Amino acid sequence: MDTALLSTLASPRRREILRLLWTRDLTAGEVHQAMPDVTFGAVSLQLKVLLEAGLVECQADRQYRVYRVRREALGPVASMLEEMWTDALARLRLKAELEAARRGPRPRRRRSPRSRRSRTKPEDT
Amino acid sequence: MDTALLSTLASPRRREILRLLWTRDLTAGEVHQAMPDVTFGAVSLQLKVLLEAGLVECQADRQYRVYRVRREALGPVASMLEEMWTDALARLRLKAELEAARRGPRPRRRRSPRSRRSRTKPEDT
DNA sequence: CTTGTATTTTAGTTTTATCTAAACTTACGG
DNA sequence: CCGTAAGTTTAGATAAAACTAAAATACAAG
Repeated sequence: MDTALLSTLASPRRREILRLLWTRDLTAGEVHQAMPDVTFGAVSLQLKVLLEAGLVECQADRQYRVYRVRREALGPVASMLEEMWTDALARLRLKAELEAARRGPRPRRRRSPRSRRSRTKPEDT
Repeated sequence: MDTALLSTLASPRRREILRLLWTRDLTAGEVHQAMPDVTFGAVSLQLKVLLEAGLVECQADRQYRVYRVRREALGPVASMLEEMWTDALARLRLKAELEAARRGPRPRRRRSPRSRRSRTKPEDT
């Protein structure tokens, strides 16, 4: 639980990378493909920072390098990040819902009184 | 558990302030007195950042403003900070001990076999 | 050996954070 | 009202971080 942990996690870019690596291991190139707004070089530099902070590890496979999150290095912050991410998702969903409600006020039980619970929305991820 | 939390905690200066406020509430001036290497203005700015991140709160009392840590806003990070601080203290103590041992290799039971435990060091904090 | 793909590294630029000095605000004490 | 003490705010300087473009490295395939 080093003092460098917090400053490493301070960068949104690095958190984005961490989030990408959260569920599956990825090569540097795959990480980059998921963030097209920056250079490959920039991604590589951030991966290096994460590596030096011990938050990820890297294993060479032929010409590729596969990066993996080291959750044990994150300690209590791991669950915090997960919460942050799911909360952000939830907020996005809520916002979209409100938007939709505002655009089209959703015809209320016209047509016919049959079929009560057909109005529940399917959850999108 | 906001997204600004981590970047707010990334600054050593802000962590220093947080540490000062950890055990007792202090006025802005008292915080500043404890860190004479920076301007009062600088301290005030950092207090503002902490305030806006919700990590401290401030209550006006006459011409003073008393700042207080909001631990509940820190979530799991609170204990992490405490660990960081106590660990750092422990490392300091250990280092001082080793230094002392290196400087004076501590005469081994010469003179006379009387009075065994007079060589123990007082712990400094 | 040459070419191509995947990645890192370097040098330089832009962006952001932190700090200082000085101006400003507010409350208290004559 | 004036002076002073506590604090904030602003404008500008300096330092640190992030990014880009280009060069360098590594490895695979022909």
